[in-house]
Amino acid sequence: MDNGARRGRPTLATVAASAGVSVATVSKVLNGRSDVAADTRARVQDVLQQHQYVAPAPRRAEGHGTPTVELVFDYGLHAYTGEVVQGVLDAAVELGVTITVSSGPRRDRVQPTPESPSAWARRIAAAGRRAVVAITGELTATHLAALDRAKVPVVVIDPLNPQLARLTSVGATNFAGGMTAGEHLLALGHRRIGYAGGTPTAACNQARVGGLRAALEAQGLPLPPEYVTAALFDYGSGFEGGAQLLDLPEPPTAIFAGSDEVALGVIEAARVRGMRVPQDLSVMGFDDTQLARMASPPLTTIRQPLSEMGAVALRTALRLAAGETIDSHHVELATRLVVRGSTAAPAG
Amino acid sequence: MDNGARRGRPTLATVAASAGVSVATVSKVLNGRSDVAADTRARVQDVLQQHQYVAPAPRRAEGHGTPTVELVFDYGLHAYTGEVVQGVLDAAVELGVTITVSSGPRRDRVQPTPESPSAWARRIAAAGRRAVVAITGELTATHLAALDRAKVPVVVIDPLNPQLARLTSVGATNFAGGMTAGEHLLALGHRRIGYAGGTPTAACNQARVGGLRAALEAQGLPLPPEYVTAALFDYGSGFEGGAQLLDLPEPPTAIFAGSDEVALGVIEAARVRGMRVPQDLSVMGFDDTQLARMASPPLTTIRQPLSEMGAVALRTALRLAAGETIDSHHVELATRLVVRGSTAAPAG
DNA sequence: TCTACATTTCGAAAAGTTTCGATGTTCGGT
DNA sequence: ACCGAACATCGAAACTTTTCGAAATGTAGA
Repeated sequence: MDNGARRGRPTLATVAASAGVSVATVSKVLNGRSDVAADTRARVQDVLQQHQYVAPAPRRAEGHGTPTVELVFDYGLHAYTGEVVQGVLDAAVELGVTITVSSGPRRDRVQPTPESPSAWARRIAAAGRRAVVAITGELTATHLAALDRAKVPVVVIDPLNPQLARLTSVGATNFAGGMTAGEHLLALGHRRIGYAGGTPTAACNQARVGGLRAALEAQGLPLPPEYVTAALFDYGSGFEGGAQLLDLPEPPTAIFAGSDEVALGVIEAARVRGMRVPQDLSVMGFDDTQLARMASPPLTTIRQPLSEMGAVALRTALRLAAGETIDSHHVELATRLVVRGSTAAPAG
Repeated sequence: MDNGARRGRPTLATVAASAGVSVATVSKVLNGRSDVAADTRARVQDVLQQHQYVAPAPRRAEGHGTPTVELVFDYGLHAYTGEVVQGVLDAAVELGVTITVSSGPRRDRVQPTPESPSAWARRIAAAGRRAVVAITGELTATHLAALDRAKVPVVVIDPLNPQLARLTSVGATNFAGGMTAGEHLLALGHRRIGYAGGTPTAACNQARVGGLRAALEAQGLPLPPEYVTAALFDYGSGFEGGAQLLDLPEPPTAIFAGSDEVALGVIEAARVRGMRVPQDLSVMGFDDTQLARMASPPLTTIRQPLSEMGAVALRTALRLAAGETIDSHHVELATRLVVRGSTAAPAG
């Protein structure tokens, strides 16, 4: 019980004795509690300084809790996004990290001025996020650069924008998937095959059309420009693109859509024209989201391993955050054909 | 120095005595230190659970960062869940809180033993979460009690389990919605109307059937038991329930489904029987998720304001966290009819 | 002035965490 | 068989934080 500094670090007890207060009071001063009188607080702080008291353990070590990764999706929570998020969450449980979600840089009606890319990046870094995983993000190069400056690694899933240099990303074998789709439809006997596309500037869309074209050309068949529509990856685009294709003087007998959601739009365009799927028109999707199972008829589609992509993205992001170097800045997971009820041999 | 549990909260000392180890060891188990043997750890964790130990104070307290709310969904990320999440996120931006997501108490393949409710609650509290928002949760009463002990307020969206006492929740006017659906179908001229249901024990499902029945009985029409099926709120249940109803000797001319996803299953069941919707069968959904727009034909459905429900839940949770008292422990937002293409007058 | 009640300040005791040494245990090497 | 280094396990004691009640102080009304 010698209150004197024995050896080594000063403790609360030595400070308390020196200041003439109890250990509890010193503790309270250290932790900024309110129930200490101003002069007492000042005196204790003086003594703390004299004794050069330092906190013992890595107490208030920042980044204390479990590591946290920010998950960003700009385009709302569609079926596609949902499956990726699920994969990220599953992987997060395994890896013991927590996931916070946000809809990208703030630009809501409430804020008068949209948040600047650098402010956004600073906010993420200040919150102690280890990394960012972005889904099909339209994060601009500015956003990515700002995160880079803030030393927060990013992994983008299936980037819409063409491959930026030094961007880490996870995708699927879109070209091979497009080819598989083409081959499936060709094998059924189709010769006039159209493509109802998504965003034409998106790398994944270009690869999917490219795959389809390659499959057709391998059979000596063309993919005429009027057989390819382009808009967005959503239902409305499918409806309009499908209408455009079906109203052609010589319409295709099969339509490969850029996504499941687009495919549903195509099916509806066919239905309002009194055409039955698959008897009068074969339709294929891409993604194999839950929509594909639940469509009427259920969709034949190209499966992307969306939840695995999410998991891979998270693992990659954490490896980047740990300072490890990545072998490849872009990995592609394999796609595969899933045959359901929306494709059949052409009529007649 | 009676180590026995005097009264009030159990302490480390009581747990230690009960487990036959020192206080220090119990502390180490709680903090996940490595220098505890596996069997000792298991034994201590057992006793912790028995005594329902909870951490005393918000140790690794928040204070600095932005407040954080944990969003829990057990049933995977469906269309329904997705829309609610979107609403929560939008509100979160406005309120300046961050949202972390998880799939409820851990019970993955990796962990040998599923996480106990109290351990889960402790983890949430220790992470400094201000509140929990649970979606259609199958959080048991045990989970809720554990959160309560840990002083973390919870708001449940559309609880499946019947109203537990003192549970704060947000829902929709399911009974009125069911009635509106019935009235819509009656107005079209339908007399034989079936219900393809979701989880029969769920309060919302019961209210929806009840509303339909009320509408029918107001016209002096019955809702015979064989016209009501029940299973889950998913596609498969809709397919099977639809099949069951359509294979009846005198099948209904219209089917009201417990959710949009169920409705899609019903539509598929009709399609494989060569029936067209809405010419041969009218189908209604419930929820008005994105599925409804994208179905073929687009679904007539009862709209639940899902994203508003998410927003309300978050605001309520934060108010509880701030210690304010809530006027009502259960609020219901209004539903409304959305007419699309899946309903029409009965044939003949 | 005195009483009743609220507020502030403080510390003893209780509760929880970490350090560090005591006590095995395992596994080569001799 | 014996030694010893390396490791694993555990608890006593040291240290810090929090709770709760006591004491001091203030405040208003009788």
